[in-house]
Amino acid sequence: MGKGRAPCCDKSQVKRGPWSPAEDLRLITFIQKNGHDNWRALPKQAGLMRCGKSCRLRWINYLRPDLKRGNFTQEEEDTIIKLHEMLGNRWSAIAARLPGRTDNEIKNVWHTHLKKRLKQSQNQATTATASPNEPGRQFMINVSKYSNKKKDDIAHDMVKEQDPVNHIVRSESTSESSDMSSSVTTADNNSSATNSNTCMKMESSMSSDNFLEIDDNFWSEVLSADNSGMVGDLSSATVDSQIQFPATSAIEPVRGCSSNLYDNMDYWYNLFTRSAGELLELPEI
DNA sequence: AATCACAGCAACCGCGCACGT
DNA sequence: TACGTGCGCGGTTGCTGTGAT
Repeated sequence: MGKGRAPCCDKSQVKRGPWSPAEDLRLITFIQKNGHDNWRALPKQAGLMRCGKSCRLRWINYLRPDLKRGNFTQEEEDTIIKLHEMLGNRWSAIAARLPGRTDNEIKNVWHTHLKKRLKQSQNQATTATASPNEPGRQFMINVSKYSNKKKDDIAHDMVKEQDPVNHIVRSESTSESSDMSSSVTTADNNSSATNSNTCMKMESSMSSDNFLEIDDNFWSEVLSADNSGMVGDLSSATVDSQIQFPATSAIEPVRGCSSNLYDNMDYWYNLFTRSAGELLELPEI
């Protein structure tokens, strides 16, 4: 190459900073009509003075109709903490297991709330459980040396095998349209892709007469929307694709392990050796 | 009332990967 | 196989709102 990476766009020609409602509207309308096959070309086609990256980010993190928005529930926060123990800062992998939440959102919540909360609870735990020889406390499976994909596999297997029944990507369409018919897929490390594909399929299958109606009330409705973040036709159009996960109590690989885990140490051992090919640190029982 | 400090969050940046040619 | 291109990811920045002084 030699010339280095070409910039994603001509920065002097693009608008930056916060998005205006008009820009949002333009992006939503364009994507609902045409999908987003090519982010780089999209701004020009949509008549937006933004770079493709910015459009993609805005859509994924804010405008996508299947976003939950609103505060995280206690269960969601617990899930994030547990998945973070397994996956580390792999926000997209964590987000793939939290339907309606984005990696950016999770990352922010982690840095602003959960890290502190975890620190507090860990401090409490260390003062409360002073015995260094307590069985099981040192149990630690180190997956850091595996590739990201492999770590995803491991984490996924941990979830799936604990509750193979619920661990599915389910798309229960409430629409009459056969184009938006349900699909059931076992969730794998592509669950986010599966989910977005489902979403895209819905979008691309929407005929012009079931486009979201955006009128003068739209933005005031958006602003006043409840925690679901969904407004009128928007929710009924695309929100039905969800990933179901087992109770978070089933995912306790490291600290604060559930009795479930230690009761099934052989199970975990087998699972990890099968999933990862090796177990780096044997559980201390 | 004004100022400062901090938290929260949206948006940006640069890198690595996947894929097409 | 090498290279170019686009996308997605994780880290970081900077703006805004809010509480403390």
